[in-house]
Formats: sequence, structure tokens, C-alpha cells
Amino acid sequence: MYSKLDPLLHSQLRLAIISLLINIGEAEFVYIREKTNATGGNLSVQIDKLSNAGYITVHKSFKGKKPQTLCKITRKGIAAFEKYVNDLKGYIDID
Amino acid sequence: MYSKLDPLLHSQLRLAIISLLINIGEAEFVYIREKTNATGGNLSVQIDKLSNAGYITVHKSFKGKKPQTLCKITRKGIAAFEKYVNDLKGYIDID
DNA sequence: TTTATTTGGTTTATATTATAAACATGTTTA
DNA sequence: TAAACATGTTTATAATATAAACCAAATAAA
Repeated sequence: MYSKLDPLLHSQLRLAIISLLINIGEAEFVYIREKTNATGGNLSVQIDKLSNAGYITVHKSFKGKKPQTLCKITRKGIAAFEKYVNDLKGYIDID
Repeated sequence: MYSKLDPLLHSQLRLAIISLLINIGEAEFVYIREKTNATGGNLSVQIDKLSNAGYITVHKSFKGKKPQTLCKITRKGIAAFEKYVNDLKGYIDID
């Protein structure tokens, strides 16, 4: 009960990013920004953190002439999310 | 989906405090400190915040000669917790 | 064509939060 | 009576989240 919650996931925006990627596997920067209603700056920072932690991978390329940042969830990211959800149950399951 | 999470509850320690109080209705400072493994200082600060928000009430008295701080959940606190849990489901329910 | 706007981000600055360390006020114990 | 303990609070610092400002390139408007 009340186990430590992964601080990387216990953040509204980072949790939303991972949740989104868990569901759809991979997504572009702009798509994530729209779905999460985050500002670009905030999103950029949080994607960096998730990437540095190995929870996602980031591939930068060009789509036509526009830069494109594609984010993909990793196995490590999936495992971390599952653990986080499980730990959270110790807080929110009431009986 | 991805609704704003109440910042007052989206904090590991404050969530643990509220979760504890939801389950047992009221508890003493020392008891909460033990159950949550928080430092006294941190706990003191977070109890203040929850109290200022009207999520809990705090009654100070003496148990014998020792000061005693009793925390009680309020209806507002219960409602906030329930909303938080519900909002969180938008993040962690995978389908 | 040159000015303004948009797109896709990054960097930097600021506000908020969490946390620990130090302190205050007594009480108990050696 | 001095040292250690209990119950907190206050204050200082570190970490985090977030927004604002910025950059570079492309496109649209004048």
C-alpha cells in the first residue's frame, strides 16, 4: 500500500503521452499535442524526459518539407505504465 | 479523455492522506505519518494544503500532555477524491 | 518580392511543488 | 538536571511543471 509512484509517470502530461502511445503504439508530435492539449514547449520537454528514460523512442524525419517527430512506446515504457497503474491501485481502490 | 487532474490530489503524499482518510474517516498526524512513510515536515505542509482547500478538517488538542492533531475527511474531500479517481480512469483504462 | 503568418519544434525563464533540514515547545527518562 | 524523545512547524533548497520567448523553414498575403 502506498508504494512509491514512478515520478516519471506521475505527471499529468507524461501520463497522457504514455497512455496515448499505449493505445496506438506510435504517434506524431503534432497529434500528441492536439490530443493532450499541451503546449509545444511543454510537450517537447516531456517527450525528452520519457525518451531519456527509455520509455519511448523518438524518430525525427521530414514529411515532405516539414520536420516530423514520431514517438513510439518501448517495452520498458509499457512495463513502467503497467507498474504505475498497479501501484496506483493501492491508493484508489477503496474497500 | 485526459481531463485536468485536480492538482491538489495529484500529489503522491496528498493522495495517500486522502486515500487513508477515505478508508478510515479520521486519523491522527502520527498515524498518517507512519502509514505514508512521510517526514513530519512534508506531512505538516500537505495537511495544511488539504485543510485550506476544505478537503479535510484539522482538530488540535492534547492527548494527556502531548499535542495531538486529528484529521478528518470532509464531504468536499470525498467528492474531490471521487472526481479525481474518475478523471484518472481516462488515463489508465486501456481498451 | 518582401512582409507577415504558419508550422514544427526547442530553449529559457518562472512559478509551483516536494522535500529535507533546522527549529520550537514541551515531556519523559537516565 | 541534563539528555533524549515526541509532536509538530517554519524555512530553505531542490526538483518539476509550465508558459513564454525564440528559431528556422515554409507558405500565404500585400
